[in-house]
This record gives sequence, structure tokens and C-alpha cells, in this order.
Amino acid sequence: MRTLKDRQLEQLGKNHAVVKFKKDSTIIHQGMFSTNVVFLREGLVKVHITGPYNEQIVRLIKAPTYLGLPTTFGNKINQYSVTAILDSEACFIDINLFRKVLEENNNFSAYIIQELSKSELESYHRCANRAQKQTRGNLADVFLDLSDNIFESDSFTLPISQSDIGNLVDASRESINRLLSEFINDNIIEMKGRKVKILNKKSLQLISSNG
Amino acid sequence: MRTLKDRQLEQLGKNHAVVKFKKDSTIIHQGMFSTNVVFLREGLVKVHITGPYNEQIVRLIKAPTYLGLPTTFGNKINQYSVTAILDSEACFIDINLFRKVLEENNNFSAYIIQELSKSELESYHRCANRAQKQTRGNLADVFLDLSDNIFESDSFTLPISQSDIGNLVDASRESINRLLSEFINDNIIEMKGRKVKILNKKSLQLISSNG
DNA sequence: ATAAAAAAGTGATACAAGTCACAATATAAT
DNA sequence: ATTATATTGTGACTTGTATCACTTTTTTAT
Repeated sequence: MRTLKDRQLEQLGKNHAVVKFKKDSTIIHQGMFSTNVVFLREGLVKVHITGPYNEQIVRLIKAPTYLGLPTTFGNKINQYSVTAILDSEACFIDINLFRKVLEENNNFSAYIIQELSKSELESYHRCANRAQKQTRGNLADVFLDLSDNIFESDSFTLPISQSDIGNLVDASRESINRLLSEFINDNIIEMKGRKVKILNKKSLQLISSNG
Repeated sequence: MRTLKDRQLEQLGKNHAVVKFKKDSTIIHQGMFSTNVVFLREGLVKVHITGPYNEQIVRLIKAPTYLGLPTTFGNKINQYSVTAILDSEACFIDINLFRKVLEENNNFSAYIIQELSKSELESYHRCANRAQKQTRGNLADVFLDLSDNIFESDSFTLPISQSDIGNLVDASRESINRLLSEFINDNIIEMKGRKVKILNKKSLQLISSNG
């Protein structure tokens, strides 16, 4: 499946320039008219959406991935924002071309459907977790996600602020801060500025599943 | 698009029996092996998933809709459960047939992609709302959804228990009960058993957007 | 019809996490 | 370098909502 994606990317990317985005710059702007799908080649982004009160971070996604699909098939106004949280690279693919490739290549459709399905499932799980766990457990999950999936290492640099973490797990900045102190105090993680080292992943996993 | 769906349904449904489900019977069982996609022709269902502590109701969906797509393209184990909350009718479509139709009919793929995209967006919005509003606002949203989208009427019969509502909006049964009393007391809704009449939709909308 | 099981109603209490209010560092900008 | 701005660290206090512990009502089963 990976090779398919790459082959397809080649086809789609041939006549599309790669655009570089610095950390903190916005790749997709909610509310803006758009006629592109974005293929994120490299980097890490946050997807955020205007909530009833604040801007809400919905999820972090790392490359490679497609972004902005809902815009492609619904109206042409972006329904959410995507901001780079690490330097990233993306290519913009014209919607019509994208649709044409979908039409011509059934495997590609199947691939996109699969990705969307996966994302739906993840969404359900996130939903269930956030709701049932308390902040400590959700925070542990963020660190596990960063370590296991995003950076694939026990040492990494936090790509977002404590207040963003709070926003992501539906907690206040202050609560996150206090819980981080707690984690550090319990020798579960070590932090120097935003440099994180996970000292006791077992504990994190325990916290994730219990609290 | 609607006609396309109907045409497609015809094609898919031709050799597939319609199965009737009584209220409260399970249509899709999480954890079970399955080789079908379900097309819900008629009725109303809840999608629920095993959370870290409880079973979590993720959303209500009314017919017509496809269910179980993630199973189709990922592994063959159902990743969530779907239970009828009103008498419903569904047809079961063999995965291979479904895939074949997807392959042969690009419009159908496009339609499925569109549906999945829409569902992703809804998911993001639900997420942002649940997180930022308190229970009163989320409860108002449930009533607005039931009235505006699901039953398209100001009078309807609650299809789920208070404890399910609580589960759906991440609150306890008791909180829902207290808030309902409050709504009734404020002449926002009227309830006789599970028969609901919305008396003041404006208020509900206000509560939805403020609290 | 009657027993059994769910669902709904309600008070008392507890607590996780929000909010407010500053102080202390960092980071970015001129 | 030196402001200006953003982020982080903490204490004190408040609050929405969970939990517990019943009672009452409704529904389902026998």
C-alpha cells in the first residue's frame, strides 16, 4: 500500500511544487476558499478548528498524509485549519486533478477510503478516551503518542506549548503544568525546557490506562 | 448525489435480503469477524465503542447510511458496535462485492469518500463542542439534533435513556436528570415519560451556544 | 396480575480541574 | 543588548459535576 501511495504521489506531484512551511505557519486556513488538496510530505502539523469558545486543537498528524479532503468533496471553504508545528513540506494538488486521479485510479480511491476510515476510527477512540479518562491519563497518552508514533524515540523535543497540550486534551494550561511537575517528581519523565526524556514508560502506560 | 446513491443501492441490494432489527438489537458487534458492509435503509442507531472504562456512545446516526466501513478496509474485525435504537432495516453487503462496485463505479467511490469526509468533519466539531461546552450546552445540542435532524419535528419520543444521553455527552445520568428538570422548569421543554415537546427552541439554541 | 428489573428522581458530599492573580523564565524583536 | 512578548511555575479559591445512597416510577417478564 505504501508503494501505491508513493507511486500515486509521484503522479500527482509531478507538476506540483513543494512548498516549505516553517514551524508555526499555517498551511490550511479555516474559512478560506481553496481549490487544493494538500499532501504533507514531511513534518508535523496540528489540525485545529473554531470551537464555540476557543480554537480547539483536534489532533496532531505527521507526514506523510493528505490534508483538506473534506474541502475537496464538500464546499470549497476550508473547514479547519492546519498549522505546522515542525518545519514541514507540502504540495498543493488541484482539486480537479485530484478528482481525476481518483476517477482513473481505483486503487487510489480505495487507499483514500481506507485512510479516511482509519481516521474515523481513531476519532472514535480519541473521543472515548478523552471522555472517560481524567487529565492525567490523557496527558500520559500524549506523551506516549509523541514517543511511540510521532518521534519514535524516548527522547524528543515537545513541539507544542503546555497551553496547546491543555487545549488538545481538554484541560487548562495550569493543570497540565501541575501534572508535568508531578510526572517529573515521580521520575516518569525528565524535562529540560522542552526537551523530554521518558524515564519510565511502564508508569506512563499505567497512568494511561488507569487515570 | 442522492439518486446516485439510490441507483447504487439498487445494484448492491438486488441480491441482498433486507434484515429487520428491533429496537435495542445489535446490528454490528465490536470484536466480531465480519465480511459485510451494512447499508442502513431505515431506522436510527447508536454507534458505540469500548472505552477504557465503559462502553461509550460515540454518535447517533439515522438511515440512510453505510455502516462498518472501517471494517471493510482495515482488518475484518468490527471496530465498533452499532445498535438499533428504533426499529430498523439494514442490508448486508459482502465486502468483496462492495469493493468490486467501488472499483467499477468511480462515482460511488467519490460518494463514499464524501460521506467519510463529512463524518470526519462532524467528528471534529463534536469534539470541539463537547470539550468546550458544559453539560447543559451539550444536552441542549442533543435535543436540537433530535428535533432538527433526526426527527425533524418539535415533538418526538426520546429514543434513548437518560443514562445513554449522559454517556453520549460525557456526563452522569444524574446530571442529565437534574438538567432535564431544569429545562422543564424553565418551560424550555415538556416531557411526559419519554415524549418530548420543545416549547422554546430559541432558549435551547441560546443554551447551546452559551453554556 | 404480580414479581423482577430498569429507569428516573433527588439530596448530601467530595473532588478534579477551572479560574484568578502574580512571579519567574524564556524567546523573539528592535 | 534591551525591551517587549510569550511561556512556564505556583498558590488560593471556586465550581461543575461525579459519586453515593436511597426512593419512586415505569417497563418487562412470568
